[in-house]
Formats: sequence, structure tokens, C-alpha cells
Amino acid sequence: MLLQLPIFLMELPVYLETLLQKCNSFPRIKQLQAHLMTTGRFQFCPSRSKLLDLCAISPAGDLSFAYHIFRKIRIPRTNDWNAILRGLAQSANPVKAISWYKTMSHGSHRVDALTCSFTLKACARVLACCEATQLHSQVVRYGFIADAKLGTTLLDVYAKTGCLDSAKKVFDEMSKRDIASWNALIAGLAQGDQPIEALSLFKRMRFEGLKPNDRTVLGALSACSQLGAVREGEKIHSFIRDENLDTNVQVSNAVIDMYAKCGLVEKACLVFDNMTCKKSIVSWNTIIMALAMHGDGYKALELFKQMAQAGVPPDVVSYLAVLSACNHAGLVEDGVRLFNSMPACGVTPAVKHYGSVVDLLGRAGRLKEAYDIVNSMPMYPDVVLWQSLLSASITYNNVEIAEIASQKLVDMGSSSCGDFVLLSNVYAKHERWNDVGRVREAMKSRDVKKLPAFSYIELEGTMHKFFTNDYSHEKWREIHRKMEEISFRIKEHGYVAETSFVLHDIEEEEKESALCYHSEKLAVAFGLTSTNEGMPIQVIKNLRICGDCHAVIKIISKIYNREIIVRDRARFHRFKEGSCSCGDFW
DNA sequence: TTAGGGTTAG
Repeated sequence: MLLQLPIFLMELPVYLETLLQKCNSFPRIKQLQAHLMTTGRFQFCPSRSKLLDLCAISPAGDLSFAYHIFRKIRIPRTNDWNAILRGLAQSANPVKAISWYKTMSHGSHRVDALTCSFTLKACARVLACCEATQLHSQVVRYGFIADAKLGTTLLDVYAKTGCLDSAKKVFDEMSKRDIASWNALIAGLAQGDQPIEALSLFKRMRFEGLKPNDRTVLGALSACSQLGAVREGEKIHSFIRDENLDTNVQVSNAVIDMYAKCGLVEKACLVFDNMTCKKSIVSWNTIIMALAMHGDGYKALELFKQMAQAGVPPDVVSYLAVLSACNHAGLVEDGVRLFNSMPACGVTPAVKHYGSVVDLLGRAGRLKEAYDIVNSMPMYPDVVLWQSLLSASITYNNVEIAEIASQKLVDMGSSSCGDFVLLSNVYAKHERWNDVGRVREAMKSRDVKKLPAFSYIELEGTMHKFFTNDYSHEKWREIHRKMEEISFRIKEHGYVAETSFVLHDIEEEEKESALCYHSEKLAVAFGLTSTNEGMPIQVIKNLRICGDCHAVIKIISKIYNREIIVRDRARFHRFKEGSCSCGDFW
């Protein structure tokens, strides 16, 4: 009998564990399973769950076959249930894991900590915060809450589903925390738009004497990138070098991203050039994106070429990065050429790529070509794409396309304030105040909330944040005096307010003052009053910089002889001696 | 015996 067995099964009686490890292909798994069945060992073999596990989760396996095996088990144990559950949680349809858990717990099947862990992972993947909360109470009821690993899973699920308060609460109440628990919350806060809290948790962790590892610094660096917190980022980088954490390619990539988003693109390049570990495709994409953000289109194109030469074929993100570089540098022909070359390079353009090339053509005033692409693309244009087209048609005064684009946005149920503002700007430019009023009414009826614009500047480790028309800063009198001085001096240099950036049909003079107190101007004015002459000023804005502010800051950089760097939502603007690094192409 | 924390994106 033994002789008929495949060779790898001949050792079966003695080395079942080893054989399981050798199951690296689906046929082998099947052979082993068939053998256990035919020899009658299947129902009682302790390694059965491992075989199921292997089948359910390994790339060589097959979840439906795992289920087929499961059904042959007369009395499934918790481990058998868990194996299927784990497979479902990792599958393309993780919501099935939640149903599986329900079947399991509603029957009289014993649930253990692993059952909860796998189900929670599924909740994270489908963003099921409600189910996670229910599981949380069951975890408490079963008495598993003291399990540090399960606690970490729980807080991670809360963070990933956007329930950051619950995540913090789980963390605070954990009886035993280890490095993974800290990492989960730091990363959760950083990714959940709370980078300040992420950084302060990172500092607290160090204060409590815990040593960060590669995953910790990834979360902390991501927070620094978002905040533009370069000093903190540099400290973390030096820790990374001391501890040799930069042998991890993900850590090195995060360092590159941090320097780029903090405005130090040269340092980002330096880190990229001197990487000791093997560069991944993310390394290339990150540096190309960095150059794009800083408007260095030619270098981005050069690196895009180099990455292919280095044997790293570009992926969808690489194309987005290089198209964005062309966008920010006004390299229209290069952008169109690269976009057209995508299919031949084996990368299918997605809606974002179409959006990017439409934006590129639109900004260059080639509205007809842009609109032709919209009409010929194989998928529905999304909101962002119509917004780019709307924005371009306003810049080039094409009311016809502007109305088409804005109608599409309305049809798509857009409730973004920006869309309404853009449309109303078209009408404002043509002094069609009735239409402006109509748009304003539509905004009210749709309950459109304007995402508040804010800008901030870091001085000696303190963030100073400003909103539009902000009087809350302790030095507001000084700031507003500076604003008045700026208004006076820029007019001497021939500045005329471009009032179309203001939504309402108020009097010209009022419009001018509404522009005056935009958050980025307040931050720059504060920078001028609070730093030494000649020192560069760096400001970060959450939205795109306003056109009028762009014009004003250019003049400020000249008359006050300051380099002013503004990072907006899309890119960096480096103002120097009266001009901007974006070449006004933005 | 098996589980938890991760970088790029118009």
C-alpha cells in the first residue's frame, strides 16, 4: 500500500509535522488530505486543523476545498472552525467571516481568543465598527480581555474603523501593553488624521522607557510628514540611523517621504541615493512624488526613466507620480506621451490617470482635447475629474464646459463646497449675480459645509494655527497691523486685488479685505513679525493656496526679502525674489 | 502550536 503513495507521503507515520510544512502546492495538500481520509486517521488526527489552516490561508491552498474538508469532520473542534474563519477573514469577501462567527457563536461551539481575533480582523477590513463593538463586549464576557494580543487587535480595529476614542480607551484600560500595542495606536492616530496626538504618544512611549522599533518609527514619521514637523522628523531619523532601522526598506521610504513633505527635497534625494537596503518600487514612487510636489518635473522624469533601467517596471502609482510631476511643472507633452504609453507598458490607466491628464491639458488651456478625453474614456469620470475640468474652464473663461462640468457635479450629488464655489466663480466672473445667488441657495439647501481652511507655522517647536479672519491668536493685534502694512506696501508695487476669488457679490473694497485675512496670509504675516530678517518662513495649508494669496506672497517675498515656502494640499510653492517655484502653473 | 502593530497615490 505504502509503495503506491507519492514519495513525499512515504514518511507519513513519523513526520506528519514536517510533511505539513512540505505542503507547498495544492495537489500535495489534496494528497495528504486524501491519505488521512483513506487511512481513517482524519477524524482524530491532531494535525487536521493545521492542514485546514494551510488549505484556507496559504497561497497554495483553496478556501472552498478547506470548507469541503471541514464538512467531512463529524465533530469540528474550535481549531477547525477557526481555520475556516481565518481563511474567510483574509479572503476577498471578509464579511463572510463575520457571518461564520455568528453561526459559530449561535450554535453551542466553543469560541476562543483566536476566534475573536480573526473575526476582529475581518471587521477591520470591512470597516464594521458596530460589529467590532459587539465583539468587544463578548471578548469581555468570555474573559479574554486581559490577552495583550487580542487587546492590540481590538484597539487596531477601532482605529482602522475610525473610532479613535474607543481605540484610546482600550489602550488606556489594557492591563498589559507591549510595543505592538503602542505601535497600533501611534499608527492609528497618524492615519486617523490626528498626527499631533500620534507624536505626543510617541514621545510618551519614549519617556516611559520603551524602545521604538521599525514599526513605531513608521507611525511617527507619517505623523511628521503630515505636520511638516521637520525637527521631530530629524530626531527620529537620527534614532533610526543609530539603531540601524534604515536597513528596513519601508522605514527608509518613510524617511524620504518625511523629508519631502517637510520641504527638504534635497535631503529626501540624499536618503534615496544612499539607501543601504534594496530599493523597492515604493522607494522609487516616493522620490518621484517628492520631486513632483516640489515642481522638479525634469528630475522626476529622469528618475522615472532610471527606475525602469534599474529593473523596476513602473506600476499604477509610478504613473500617477510622474503625471503629477508633469502637471506641477507644466510639462504637457511629456505628460500626454507618458499617459499614452501606459497600455504598452502593461499598466491600464485608471480614472485617476485620466483625471491627471485631463487636469494637465485643462491647465494648459487645451480644454477641447481634455473634454474629448472625458468623452472617450472607458469608465465614468469621477468627481475629482469634473472638478479639474470645471476649474480649468473657469481659468480659461469657457462658460459652456464649466456649466457641463458643474451640472455633472450636481448630478453626482456632490455636496463639496468647492464645486459650488467654482461654479459661482464662473458666474461672478461674468457678473451674473442672480446665478451666484442661485448657487448660494443650492448650497444652503444641500447643507453644504465649507471645509474650514487653515494654515500653520512652526516656531521653536510650537505650532501656530490660523483660520480665515482669525482673531484668536494672542498676538492678533500685531499680526493685523502687519497685514495692513503689507496691504499698503504691495499696492506700491503695483498689486491689484484679484477679487474673483471671493464668492459673494459684495462691494469691491469689502472683497479686498475678505481676501486679506485668508489663513495663509495671516500665517505669513505672523512669520514676518516673529522671525529674524532674512530667515525663511514655512507655512502649511490644509487646502490649496488661494490665487490672490499666491500673488501677494510673491510680492512679499520680494519687498521683505524673504524666502517663503508654502506647502498646500497638492504641492510646495517656494516664493523668492518675487516669483514662485511653481512658475504660476498650479 | 496556531494571533496583534507597517511606507508611496490626481
